[in-house]
Amino acid sequence: MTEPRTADRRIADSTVRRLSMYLRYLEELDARGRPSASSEELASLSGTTSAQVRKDLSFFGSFGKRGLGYPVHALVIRIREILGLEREWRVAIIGAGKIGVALANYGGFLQRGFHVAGMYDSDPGKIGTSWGAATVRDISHLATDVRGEGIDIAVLAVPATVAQVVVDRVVSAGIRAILNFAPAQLQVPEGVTLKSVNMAMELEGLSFALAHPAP
Amino acid sequence: MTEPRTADRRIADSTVRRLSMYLRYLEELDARGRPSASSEELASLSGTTSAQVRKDLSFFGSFGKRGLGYPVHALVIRIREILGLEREWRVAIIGAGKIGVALANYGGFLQRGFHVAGMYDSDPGKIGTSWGAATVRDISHLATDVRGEGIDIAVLAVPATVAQVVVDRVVSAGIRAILNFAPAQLQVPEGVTLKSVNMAMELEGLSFALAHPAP
DNA sequence: AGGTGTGAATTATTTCACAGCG
DNA sequence: CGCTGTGAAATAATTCACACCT
Repeated sequence: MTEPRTADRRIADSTVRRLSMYLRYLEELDARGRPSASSEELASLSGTTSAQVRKDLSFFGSFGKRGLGYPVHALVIRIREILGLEREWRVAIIGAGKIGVALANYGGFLQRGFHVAGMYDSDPGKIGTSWGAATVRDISHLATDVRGEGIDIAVLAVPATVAQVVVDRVVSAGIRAILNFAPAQLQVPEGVTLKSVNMAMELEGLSFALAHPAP
Repeated sequence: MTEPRTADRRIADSTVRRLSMYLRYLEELDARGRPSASSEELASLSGTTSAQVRKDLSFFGSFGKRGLGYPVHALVIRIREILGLEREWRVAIIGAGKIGVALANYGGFLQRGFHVAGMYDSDPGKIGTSWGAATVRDISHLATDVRGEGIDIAVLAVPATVAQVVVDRVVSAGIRAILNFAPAQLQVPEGVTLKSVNMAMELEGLSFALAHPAP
């Protein structure tokens, strides 16, 4: 799994997640015409502390003006650059079962900047069906499509039992970023980034909290 | 937000997430009739280290046998108890838009142990429609239903713009555990646990990794 | 004054390493 | 032996606090 770096510093995952958050609120402020915002304001919007905001941003440069705060519009542009959002990423949904279909149908799941370039499955009964703007292709075409059309990200929506086999296939097709929806702990080689969305885990976390209320 | 404790120690969120993971693999081993498993084996299945497995479990007791490992079946039962999974939790889906409907239609999103007790919306055009096993009710009935039927968990599937208002309403209806799908940072009072599933954030994390490949 | 940028201090989490039990 | 349980050490992440700029 890749360790992203900027210059020579390793950036923590938690920092990247917060940048995402800051970006969301900065865009909102920008749309309202706000010229600048302090770390304090960004912190309260995104539920963290001002020191955290300043530290997160400082990993990438000095964007603020002392006594004034951060220039909203310029910071939006800068964070989009940092996150690699100036370009559009092409996403393939792997698995045309219920989750895959839900993701393809509901365009808003995949927000702006991420375009569903195709859907893949191995079930002959599903190949050829269309969902949203995508038609399901045989997964054997994946490697060719990655090279031909250029696919950047795979969204894995397959059963947990086959998830590792499928992820191996996705990786050998040349994809280096994967969003996994299967409730399984997948192994990927160095150089491939994997993120998992695991609803079972989140629900069980809530269950734990309900079962162990604070004193 | 509640700080879950067991005896007198505060349990880290990361520990609870790993317990979830261990449980998944232990259930699999149990189904295959495996009598015991070492921390080493559990670690390699769930992508962590043996010391981490032993430490995580040690917060809750001594379940292993030295020289032998952990008794699989007994540990499954014990972790289910720890996570509060011996009982069924009643879940309300708030918001009958695309995400809410997808969650309700696809029962498997909400795994066993979590039962969809109802769906709520404020749009008169949606009230009365049925999805999966649930019929959409007016959100003004929520507080009554929480007290009457007992609802434990709210799954928030509303637009980010109204998410804070809705979460305030959910909290004042008496719900103390919330799974949020809106890409917003919500505030909840002490004693209420909130977890968020934020796909935009995950995708942007992948974008960052692709934009900053390891050297 | 007002607010950033950042080393230093603190707190949280993970890993080490080993005593001790079955 | 083999493998757990756990203090102690190492690492990582967050918060403090203040010099410094505008």
